[in-house]
Amino acid sequence: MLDVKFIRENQELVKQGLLNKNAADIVDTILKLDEQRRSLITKTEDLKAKKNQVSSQIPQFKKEGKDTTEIFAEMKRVGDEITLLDGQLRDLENEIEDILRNTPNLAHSSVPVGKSAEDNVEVRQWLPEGFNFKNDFKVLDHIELGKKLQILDFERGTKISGSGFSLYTGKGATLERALINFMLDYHLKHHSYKEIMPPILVNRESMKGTGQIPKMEEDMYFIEKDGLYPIPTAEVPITNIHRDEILSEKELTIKYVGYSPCFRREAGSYGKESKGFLRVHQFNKVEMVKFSKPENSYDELELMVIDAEDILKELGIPYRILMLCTGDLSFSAAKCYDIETWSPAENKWLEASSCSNFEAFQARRANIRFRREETKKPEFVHTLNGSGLATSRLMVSLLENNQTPEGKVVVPKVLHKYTGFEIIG
RNA sequence: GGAAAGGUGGCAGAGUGGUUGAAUGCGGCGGUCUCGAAAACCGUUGUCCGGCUUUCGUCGGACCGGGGGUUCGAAUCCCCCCCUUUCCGCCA
Repeated sequence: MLDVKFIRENQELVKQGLLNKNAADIVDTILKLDEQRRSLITKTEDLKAKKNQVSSQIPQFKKEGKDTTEIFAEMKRVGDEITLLDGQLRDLENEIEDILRNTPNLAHSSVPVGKSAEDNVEVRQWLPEGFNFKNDFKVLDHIELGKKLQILDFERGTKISGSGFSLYTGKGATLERALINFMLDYHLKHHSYKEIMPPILVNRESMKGTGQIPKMEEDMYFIEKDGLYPIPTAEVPITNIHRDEILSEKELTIKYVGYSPCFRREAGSYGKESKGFLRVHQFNKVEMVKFSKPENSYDELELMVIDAEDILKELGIPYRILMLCTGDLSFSAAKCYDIETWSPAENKWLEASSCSNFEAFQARRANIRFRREETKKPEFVHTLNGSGLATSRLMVSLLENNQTPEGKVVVPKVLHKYTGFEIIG
């Protein structure tokens, strides 16, 4: 959520920023409503001040035996007017809030301006030693491999739950579990995160706090009976850990990492990229979340990307880093790097991680603050999160890149102690 | 699912219609004492919004789970909702 004061003081900047993000220009509307709001506040507060002043004298009057009927009648009128104006004020505030909640965050100045994914900028690429984009044998895609090795069973996944639900069997299930454990352990040991295991059903407030609601509501599952949402990412419960809290300055930067399954309806996205693991309703993800001071958040973002990259390097999976342009940034993000891993069968890059800085956008919604020691004043923190990483897309690249000409899959060395086997097939 | 209790400041916990933003204790911060620390003592200590002050501030308003009602006046009375805890039942 953007700050009204900020909009007031940076009108042109906000207008341009919204344009860059392909969003509606709400600046003039907000300014008009805000002006009305403030003038109403002045009015009601004058009346309330009067009411309070008179009220405080009444015990005295009573003691003196003074006749108060006229005062009471007058105060009754004042009270009624206050009720009326307060009602108007509330309507106005709701209107403003509604607009702001539906307005995206602005991009950071370092983000390239662009319309769509085509304008994203490749920042760097990493390829394992001896890697070649062309294989000298016919590579199988992850679905073929999964079937041949009997480690993935999409047909039965569909039977059990529907399309977009995957079933891991045998060494496939073990490999999946190994990946999750490896990633968690690695972030704990080498990147000093604190591990979190969050609830995977959350209430509406939590979904609002991180910005999934209202804009993404169609993409969420919802359990009507209990008013709970299966999380689309562990970002939601983990960021909401500190909702409505004031943190101390010295505990920042807080770094959490947690595994959770993720649920997405993916409404309307059937057809393209939807086969096998490429687009699923349920997948596993290890998520990193940071709460930082504003002045550190962009450094923390760079570090977070490196934390995710370390995992891929350890696994020996080729990847590249993209900086998303303004038009491709998500609703809440101010800056975002996507990490894409290589799929030789698809012959293209697949998004396996997304690391974003939300600045104070989520913090303002979720009311997450810290008290600066110097000023003693509460201030909004900056929140960041990134996948570290999502296993489904990662699994595609892992299987496909590590296949042998005979159609077996070599397990990366770092996973051996988790899998207990070194090859599948 | 059945029954009961309860939601007050960072925490604990008073307060049942009129200077109550709210006693008291703990914690936090500042100070005295000390070589230093502890103890003791003294002082201080919420958030949000608006106006003026482009500083330190200052004035006003709101906030005792949320919403509505009664009243000149509500933390306190009434109604609705939400949440938490405990006990019983069921169950991993």
